[in-house]
Amino acid sequence: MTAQPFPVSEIVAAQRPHRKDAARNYDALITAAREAFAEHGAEASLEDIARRAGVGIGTLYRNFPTRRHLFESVYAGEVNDLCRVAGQVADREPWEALTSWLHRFVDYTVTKRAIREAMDDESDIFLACRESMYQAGGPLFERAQKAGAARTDLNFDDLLRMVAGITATNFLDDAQRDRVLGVALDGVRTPAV
Amino acid sequence: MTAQPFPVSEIVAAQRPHRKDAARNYDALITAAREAFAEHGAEASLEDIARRAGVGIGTLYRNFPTRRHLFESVYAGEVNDLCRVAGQVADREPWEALTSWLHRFVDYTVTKRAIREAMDDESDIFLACRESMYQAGGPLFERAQKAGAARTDLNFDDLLRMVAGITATNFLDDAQRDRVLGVALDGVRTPAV
DNA sequence: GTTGAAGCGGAGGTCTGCCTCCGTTACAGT
DNA sequence: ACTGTAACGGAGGCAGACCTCCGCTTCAAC
Repeated sequence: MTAQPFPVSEIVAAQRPHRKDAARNYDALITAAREAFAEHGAEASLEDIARRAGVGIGTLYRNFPTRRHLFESVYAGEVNDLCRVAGQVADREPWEALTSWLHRFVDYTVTKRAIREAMDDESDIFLACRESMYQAGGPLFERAQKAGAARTDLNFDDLLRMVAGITATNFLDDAQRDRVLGVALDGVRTPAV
Repeated sequence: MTAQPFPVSEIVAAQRPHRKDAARNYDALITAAREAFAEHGAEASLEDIARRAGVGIGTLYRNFPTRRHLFESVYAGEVNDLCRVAGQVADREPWEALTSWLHRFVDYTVTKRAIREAMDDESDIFLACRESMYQAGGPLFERAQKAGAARTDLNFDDLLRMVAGITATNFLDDAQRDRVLGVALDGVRTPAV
């Protein structure tokens, strides 16, 4: 267990309750919510989530006073994971490191359908998520730019939103999503002179 | 008024009722629904749409027995408009024609938030919409490919979904959306040899 | 102008989700 | 083992959306 330098990681750790049964329920709720959000988007029924988790609706509300709290916790968990992945690819070639991280982003993120909304949210947690993503992915992008592999007339926010858009889109299959992401990323590449 | 060769155009024309008051209400409902879908996505409240249109909920249901019927009609109207635009750009340079049509797509479409779902729907009307989009935009793409301006290792469906993804994404402003779309389309361009 | 049919609208029944409240249960510190 | 407290869970009240039904209105054909 290494140190977690990202703002979001503290938030993630601080939420989980101490008592044994409470912690178990908390985990079950996060898991169930991840599934439900993946299937139905951020509007998934909270009572359904509680049912899936095998806990009462009251327990859900005690842990997460609002729908937003719950969604934030799920999303923050995913962002936290992705930030750690960014460290793991740092030793590769600049362009390879960047694109493999972005591919991971679209494949891993299960809250796909709700990402667009999260991009514009100004609450503390979403700000921390974005801040963490910048800290984790920004250096990969800058390194690719400095290496002459990525064009310099767009910024990291542009790139992240482009990838988020592709992430949130339905494709016929994973092969098509990969193909399309590859094409879009080719546009980010510095054109051959 | 020229002939409309697209499958969707017949559908659009056939829906509108004959009687004067009925036609007026129909138009008001389509307009109100366009607004509501733009604001709240495809799950917008039907009672709210009827209120905006200034008609009773019963009138809404008589014209559109289900939410799907209403959404299909709004969407088909937009597709119909876009298909006509495709004819208007056909005299430009191949690459210019294609990209200006696609920019028009992201700017004009007001049902942005619901497009992703429409891409995968198998109902008659959505099939007709997609068929029409292929008839209208496919030739622009093929012409760009034949002219050596667009790469040949992706198909028109790939392209449309990529653009739809960017369309449905929230950006900070229109300039960012345009910038990102431009970058993604650069990826579609044949790389300089 | 008459008249029949097409169209109108909204009251109201139903369903589903949200959220609170409180009697019961299970944990953990002593 | 005991016990205070934190956590549990689901009944139930509330809100809002869906959709039907039917008495009233408006159109347009004659």
